[in-house]
Amino acid sequence: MRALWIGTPRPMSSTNISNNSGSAPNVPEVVIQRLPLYVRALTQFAGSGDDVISSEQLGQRLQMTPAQIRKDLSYFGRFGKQGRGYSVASLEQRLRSILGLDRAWNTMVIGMGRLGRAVVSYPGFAPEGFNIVAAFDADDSIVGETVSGLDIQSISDLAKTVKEKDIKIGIVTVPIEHAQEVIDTLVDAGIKSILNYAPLSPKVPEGVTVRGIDPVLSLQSMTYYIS
Amino acid sequence: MRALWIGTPRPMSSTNISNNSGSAPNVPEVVIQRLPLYVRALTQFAGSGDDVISSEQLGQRLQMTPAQIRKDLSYFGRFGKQGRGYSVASLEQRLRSILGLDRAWNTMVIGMGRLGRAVVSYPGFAPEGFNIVAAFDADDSIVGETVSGLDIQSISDLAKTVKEKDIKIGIVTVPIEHAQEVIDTLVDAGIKSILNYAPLSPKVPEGVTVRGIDPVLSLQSMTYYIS
DNA sequence: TGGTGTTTGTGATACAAAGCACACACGCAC
DNA sequence: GTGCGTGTGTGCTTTGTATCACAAACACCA
Repeated sequence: MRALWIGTPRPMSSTNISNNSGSAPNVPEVVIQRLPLYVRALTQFAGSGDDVISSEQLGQRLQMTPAQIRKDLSYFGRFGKQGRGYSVASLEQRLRSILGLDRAWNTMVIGMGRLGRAVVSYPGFAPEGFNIVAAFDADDSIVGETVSGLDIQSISDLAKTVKEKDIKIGIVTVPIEHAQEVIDTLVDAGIKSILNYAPLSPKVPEGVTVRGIDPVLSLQSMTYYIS
Repeated sequence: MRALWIGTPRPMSSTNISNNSGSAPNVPEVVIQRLPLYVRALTQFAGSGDDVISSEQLGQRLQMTPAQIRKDLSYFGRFGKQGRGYSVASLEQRLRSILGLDRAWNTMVIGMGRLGRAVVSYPGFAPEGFNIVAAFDADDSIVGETVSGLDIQSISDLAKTVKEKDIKIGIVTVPIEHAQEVIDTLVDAGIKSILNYAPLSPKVPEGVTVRGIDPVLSLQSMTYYIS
């Protein structure tokens, strides 16, 4: 058992939680968290003419050392060519495949308050392959409403909908009082990946990954450095 | 618009980047990032009758080991009583003071697109002492509009407003293409703490702290464990 | 007041991650 | 093909962080 949050980052951090599995053995969690950074940088770099990139260039873009990037990549194979660097397109493809980003994922949002509605309407998920295909709330008086083209369903339908729509990821935007309970429901429904916007560190069984999103925590740790 | 939402790591995370300073010497960044977690847990616990809490209880609540909590706290002093634990109210107070949370902070949001408007309207900042007192955008056609009671100002007014309103924290919600440029502007205006919603790792001088909020990154690293 | 049980604070230890530095692979030019 | 320049991949070292384990401090009770 182990937990963190981050905001990072590790951050922090941070933070975030348990887990392991996967094809390559024993890859540290921090490394996994950096891979999406590499993917993103490569995607952005792809527009910029050159079709080869060095760990030095990547590092500069991401504000980290070239050695760390090479180390991280070496957990998964040898993707570069000495004297030349990495093929931008090919490395991006390989990393996407490792992370499981070469397919789309069905997700759901639980909690259709102000925050949940903002998340459902947020246009940044779909282009990255995360499709929000269901929305839930415990409040019967809003069940049936439509938000961004999604019918709000009762949480009692959750398990069934998860199966029917092959949902693999849950996004929790309920008030803190109900967060643990809702997360338990997700776990019972077989969900293994949870993005949690509620301000608590939920208890989940081994094998379930939780990542917390919490701008207030980030702000609260920054004030240390200016006070 | 291409921007993102809310937590991270690094050390990432998450978050994510540089800094140091402070009253107690040499406190690791990760420790600072955990302090707000303690504050929050203590606040929540305060309602629950007991006015003393042990590192064991805190650890259970936060899903971390008691030893880590005690170690973290020991960087700043001796707050507990052997055989008893920590006074909830007193420890909370001390930690708030250390973090600079015993006062309010003026903040501003730069980028009044969809995401920026959601941030400005988000009711979670003010209760924690983070007051959003200014809003900026580069697009002159929306300058002058009002969002949640704030006039949208031109970015050219930024430095002046920062001084006038004693703003210490900037929240960046502009599209990625302008993010570095906007962050440079903040730095030039003397801002030392930046909460960045744009999907890049900005370059900032030593002494400026940046934390990134990026739900897509979190999702992208979770899929590793289920693919 | 002395004994017992509890929980802190912290040196010592174990573990994990980051960085260094260099052998080796490859591209390219002549 | 030979030689030079560049940049990878990785064993080793250094740095950093988490955990352990125990002495000292205190509460409580008889």
